[in-house]
Amino acid sequence: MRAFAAQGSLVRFAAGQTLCEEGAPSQWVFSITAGVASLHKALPDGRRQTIGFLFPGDLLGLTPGSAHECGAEAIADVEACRFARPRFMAALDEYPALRPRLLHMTATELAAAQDHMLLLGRKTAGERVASFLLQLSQRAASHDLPDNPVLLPMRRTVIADYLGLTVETVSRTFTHLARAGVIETLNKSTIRIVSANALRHAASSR
Amino acid sequence: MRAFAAQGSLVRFAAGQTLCEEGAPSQWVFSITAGVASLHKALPDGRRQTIGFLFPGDLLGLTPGSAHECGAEAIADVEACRFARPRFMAALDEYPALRPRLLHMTATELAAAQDHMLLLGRKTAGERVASFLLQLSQRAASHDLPDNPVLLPMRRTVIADYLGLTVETVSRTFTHLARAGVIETLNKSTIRIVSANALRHAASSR
DNA sequence: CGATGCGTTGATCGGTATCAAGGGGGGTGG
DNA sequence: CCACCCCCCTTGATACCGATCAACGCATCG
Repeated sequence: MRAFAAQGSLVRFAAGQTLCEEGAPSQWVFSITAGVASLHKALPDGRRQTIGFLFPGDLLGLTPGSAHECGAEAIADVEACRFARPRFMAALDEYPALRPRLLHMTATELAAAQDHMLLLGRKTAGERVASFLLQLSQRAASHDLPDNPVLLPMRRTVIADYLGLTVETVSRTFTHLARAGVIETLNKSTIRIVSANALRHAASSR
Repeated sequence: MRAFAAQGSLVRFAAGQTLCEEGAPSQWVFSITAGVASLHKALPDGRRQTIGFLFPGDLLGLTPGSAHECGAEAIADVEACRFARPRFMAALDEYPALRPRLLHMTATELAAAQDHMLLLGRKTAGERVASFLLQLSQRAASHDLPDNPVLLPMRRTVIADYLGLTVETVSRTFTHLARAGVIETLNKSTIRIVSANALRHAASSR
C-alpha cells in the first residue's frame, strides 16, 4: 500500500486553478492531500451546478467512463497525489485491499449526493443555507477540526451554485439567519453558530 | 457466481408495496429481477424527493452504514432476489469478481446522481420534464426495448417528486410540450416523441 | 349509479431570480 | 504611506416562474 502511494507524484494547484475539465478524457486519478477543491457541472448557456467539494482524503477521476463527469477547481491551494489512470487501475488488481475502501468511499459519496438531491429538489433557500452550514460544521468536527465558528473556504458564487440559488439569495439568507440570532458572521468566511438547535431546526422545517 | 445467486431467495412486491423504509436497519440486499421501484427521501413535514428508479439488474441496500439511506417502493409489480446482508457481504469476499462490478455500478449511479443534481439545481420545469423523457427513452433503448413511444410506469406524483416540481407543473409542462408539437400523449402513461431534436433542445436551453 | 382516486386546467400568490446600485477590503502603484 | 481600483459581497426594487388553492373530467370499482 505504501508502495502503491509511491507510484503517484505530488502536484500542486493554486486557488482558482483547474484540476480537470468536464468532459475531458480522464488521464489522471488524484488523491487530495491538502486544500479544498470544488466539483461542478455546467449547461451550454453557462448555468453552473457545484456538485460537491473535495477535501483531503478524497479521490478525483474515478469515473465509470473514460471522460470526467465533472470539472474540478481548486478553491484553496490544493496539494494532490497524481496517478496515471491505467496505472491506478492496475494497482487495484495488485493491491486488492484497495477495492473495499474504494467501494465504501464511492457509496458514501453516493449517499451524500442523495441527501443533496433532497436539498436541491425540496428545501427552501433558508433550509439550504442552514443545511450547508451544518454540513460544513459536521465535516470539520469529524476531522477533529474546530466546528464552530465554521470556516467557509469558498466564494459566495460557489456556495450559490452548490445550493441551486443565486449569490444574492445566499447573501440575504445569511443576513436573515444573523438577524434572527441563529448565526453571527465574524467575517465573510467565518461564521459562528450561535444556536445549533435553531440552525438544525432551520435546516428542515419551513 | 451461479452458486452465489442461489444463496438468495426470490421475493415479490405488488405495485405500491414498500421494499424498505428510509432510516430502517438494512437487513437485506435486493437484486431487482423484474418490475420498477422508486427510491425516495422525505423531510419531517412530508415533502418528498424521488432519488431515482430501480430497474432489473439494479441493487438495493448497499448502504455505507447499517441503515437505509432511502425508502424504496414498488411502482410496478417487482420481483427481486433477496440476500441477508451479512451473507451478501461475505459473498463479496468469496467471489472477488463481484467487487469490480459493484464498484462500476455504484460509480455509474453516482454519475447519474450528479446529472440529476444539475437538473434539480439549475434546470427550468420545461427542461426537467424534457430531460426526464429523454432519460426514460434512452434507458429503454439501452435495454433493447422500444424507445418511442416512451412508457411512464410511475404516477405523476412520483415524477413530480423526482423532478422537484408539483404534479400540476408536470401536467402543464406535458401539455405545453404537446401543444408545441414536440410530444404526443397517447395516454396517461404512453408518450410519443414527435421530434427528438426539439426534445433534446428543450432539455437544456431556455 | 355513486364514490374514489388520479390527472388536468384555471386563478392567484409568493419565493427566488433578475436588474441595479452601493459598500468594503485587499492589493497595487504612485 | 496613501490613494485608487478592482472584485466580491450586500442591499434594494421589481419581475417572473412555479407553488398553491380550487374546481372539474375521466376512468375504475364497488
